[in-house]
Amino acid sequence: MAHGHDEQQDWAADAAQRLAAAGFRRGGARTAVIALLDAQPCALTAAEIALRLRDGHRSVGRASVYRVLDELVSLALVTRVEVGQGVARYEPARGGHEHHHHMVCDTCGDVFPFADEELERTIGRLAGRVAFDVAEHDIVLHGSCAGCRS
Amino acid sequence: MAHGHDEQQDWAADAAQRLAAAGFRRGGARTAVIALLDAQPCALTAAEIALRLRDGHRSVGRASVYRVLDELVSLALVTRVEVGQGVARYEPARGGHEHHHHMVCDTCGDVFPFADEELERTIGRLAGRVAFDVAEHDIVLHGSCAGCRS
DNA sequence: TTGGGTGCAAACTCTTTGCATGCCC
DNA sequence: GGGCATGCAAAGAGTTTGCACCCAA
Repeated sequence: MAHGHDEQQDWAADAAQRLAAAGFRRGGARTAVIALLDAQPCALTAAEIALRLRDGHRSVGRASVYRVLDELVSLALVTRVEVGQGVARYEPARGGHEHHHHMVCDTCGDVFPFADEELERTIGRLAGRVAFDVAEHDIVLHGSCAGCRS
Repeated sequence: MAHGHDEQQDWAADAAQRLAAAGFRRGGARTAVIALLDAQPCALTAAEIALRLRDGHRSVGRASVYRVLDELVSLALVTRVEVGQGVARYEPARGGHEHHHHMVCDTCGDVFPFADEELERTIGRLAGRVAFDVAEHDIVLHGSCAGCRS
């Protein structure tokens, strides 16, 4: 398991490469957004991305954040996640090894990732049963996190 | 199976009763929204609700639509569904028999309901495995509907 | 040098809130 | 008659677009 995870380890590099292949130039804002996303364990909102970049050393305008995210989503390098509350969240699409879903604490609003193989298999079987060409699936569990449950 | 479906068949009446029990008065806007929701096969957006009521015989202001929906959601009589695209959808919460999820056609934007017992069982088992108190779950399949797939 | 990339600000959409009027109880 | 319910309009929040300037190629 020490090798063979290039999709995970080199997501930022892979993204840069695919953007170049798609005819995009390099740019400071795009690079900064990709680097930030690459360092995150779970999905961020556009506002969080802009805020963290401002607190870091490369401030990026809101519009650029949204534009970069749109580009990345349309190249399937980033996944757009909707967990409710009317805000979109974004996270790197690292391929099969990292596929996961989200639990949302309705008390504190935090979002936690989880992965479950049985669930994936069930979804896979379901996809073959329905009169619909399933490309993606989003699963969101709502409830209380360990901290808020008490 | 011919009997015992009161939850489904009398959702509007049940909603009215529970609203009364919660101390709400009757009002034209609320009644109209409930009647419209009760007649729908799947989730509607607030704008769609306002539009259909305007085209019908009981026009209701946008604000009232949102307020009524909020009341119904907080009484768990209506479920708020997020399928992406940044718009909230609402549908009657009819209880176990009618529990379902949604498939979204990313081409035409239509939303279709589906239900799957195996999926529900898998989610139930999963809920017992995670360090999280799971109250609800939303599952959204993205892809192409039969009409757009061609 | 050139055309895409970026940032600011304004526009847009969806949703919520303030306030005066109206209707249920 | 009293007080919640309603509608209009304005305010908010999140996202997108227009446009001038900047930078990578």
